[in-house]
Amino acid sequence: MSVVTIQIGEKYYSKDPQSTELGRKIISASIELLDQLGFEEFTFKKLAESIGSTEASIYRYFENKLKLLVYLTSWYWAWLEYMIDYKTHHIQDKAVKLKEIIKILCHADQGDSSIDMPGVNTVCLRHVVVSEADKTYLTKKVDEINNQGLFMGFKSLCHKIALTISAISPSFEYPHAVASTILEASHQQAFFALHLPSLTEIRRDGKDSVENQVYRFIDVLISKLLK
Amino acid sequence: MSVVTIQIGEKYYSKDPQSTELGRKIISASIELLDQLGFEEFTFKKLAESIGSTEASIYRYFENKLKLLVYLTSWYWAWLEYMIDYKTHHIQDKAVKLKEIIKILCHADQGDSSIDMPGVNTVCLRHVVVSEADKTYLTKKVDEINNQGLFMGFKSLCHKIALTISAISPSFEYPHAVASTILEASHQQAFFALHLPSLTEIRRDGKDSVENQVYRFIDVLISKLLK
DNA sequence: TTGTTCGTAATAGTATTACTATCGTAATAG
DNA sequence: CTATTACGATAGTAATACTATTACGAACAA
Repeated sequence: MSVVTIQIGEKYYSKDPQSTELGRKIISASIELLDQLGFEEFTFKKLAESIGSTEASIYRYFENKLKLLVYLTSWYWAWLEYMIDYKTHHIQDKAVKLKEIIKILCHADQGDSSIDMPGVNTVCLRHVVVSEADKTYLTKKVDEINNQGLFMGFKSLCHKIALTISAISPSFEYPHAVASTILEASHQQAFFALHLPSLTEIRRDGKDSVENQVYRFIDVLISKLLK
Repeated sequence: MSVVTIQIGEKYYSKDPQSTELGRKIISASIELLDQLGFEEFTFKKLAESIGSTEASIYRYFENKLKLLVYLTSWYWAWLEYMIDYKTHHIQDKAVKLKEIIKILCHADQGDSSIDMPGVNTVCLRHVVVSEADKTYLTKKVDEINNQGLFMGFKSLCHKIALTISAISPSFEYPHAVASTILEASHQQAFFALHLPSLTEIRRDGKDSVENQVYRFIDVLISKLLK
């Protein structure tokens, strides 16, 4: 088991939360609180109370709660990309590599927690990302956030997947579109299984975990697509 | 050109907005305002001002702005389903029918506005749905809203698509998952083309419209999948 | 030792949001 | 003629999303 620190560029925050004790508390507590309350009910005041600090102190680290969410999701994408590199760099067969990538995307490798992060509850964070990540761009502030380069983590991950798709099927004309589609689908299908089960065949009560079922679904999709 | 009224069940509102002049003004103005401001910046106060009424009067029709959004999106799903029935009921070949359905989903049949709705700017509404619809379920209130049966429109549309998929490929094990995936993807890819173009091959500046390109992408996806 | 500077945190404040509640009055229905 | 509805007007509340100011403590210099 290895310990890794994932660094996030300074454009994401007003003050680096990794640099102080309070900052690290903000990160770990915000993940738990976002998971509990959801983005709408989540406030800096509640977060401050949960760590025995004040609203104003948290504003010193993050401009607002959207920026905090962007920070957390970017961290998650960076973490996923690190995991992909770590677990697939040795794989020669591109089709096998893509399967492994999909497994990681779907969090279907949960048991294998070979990479652990201090102060970050990754299971909790995954849950937050599934429910809230889309809100980072489904806002009138998309272009502003994008111009600041804050979606780079997501783009980079998407591009990595797209490259693998192209390596398998060089003539396929939609590698990026498929990459972003399966990234989103891996979240949506997991969410639907829990809350709107009639929208998917994935079942929470099956003998197999939701994550594994989502993995198999995406795998079928990709396999047929690139054949 | 025909005029159709799409009825939405009474569980969606406190008072039927179709039943009064003010109610209809609320609907048409809220579509425009949601498009302009986005869901976060949109308030009942601003809506009231834009139609020369008061906040309290709008609360007589809708409990809150989320319920209003749920109403509008449900209306949109019902409209899409009506269009699908209207335009595909005569098609025997299921593969052709699915292509036509996808065309409608992607709004790739814009020019053909054979069905027009009084008081509803469908182009504007489509835009709102693309940017905001996911917020109807990406909230801690999902289960509550779902228990009230307010996602029926979406489920019904999804099921209709799934049935056609099953008719083409009876052994395919994920008809609903694919249906919900392409429904979401048809919005996401259009959104990405406008705001995060590196996530997709669909281009806004091509000679072809974004809608047509999204249609072709989904069509390729589905064709290869069900072959 | 005293004084100054600096970063940080707590206090307090504001404008806006998301409602709720009450009242008056015009139109409309029975 | 009365009862209901429809709606506007006014007011009020608790919470949210911030911001501005002040207070405090450590570090360093004179």
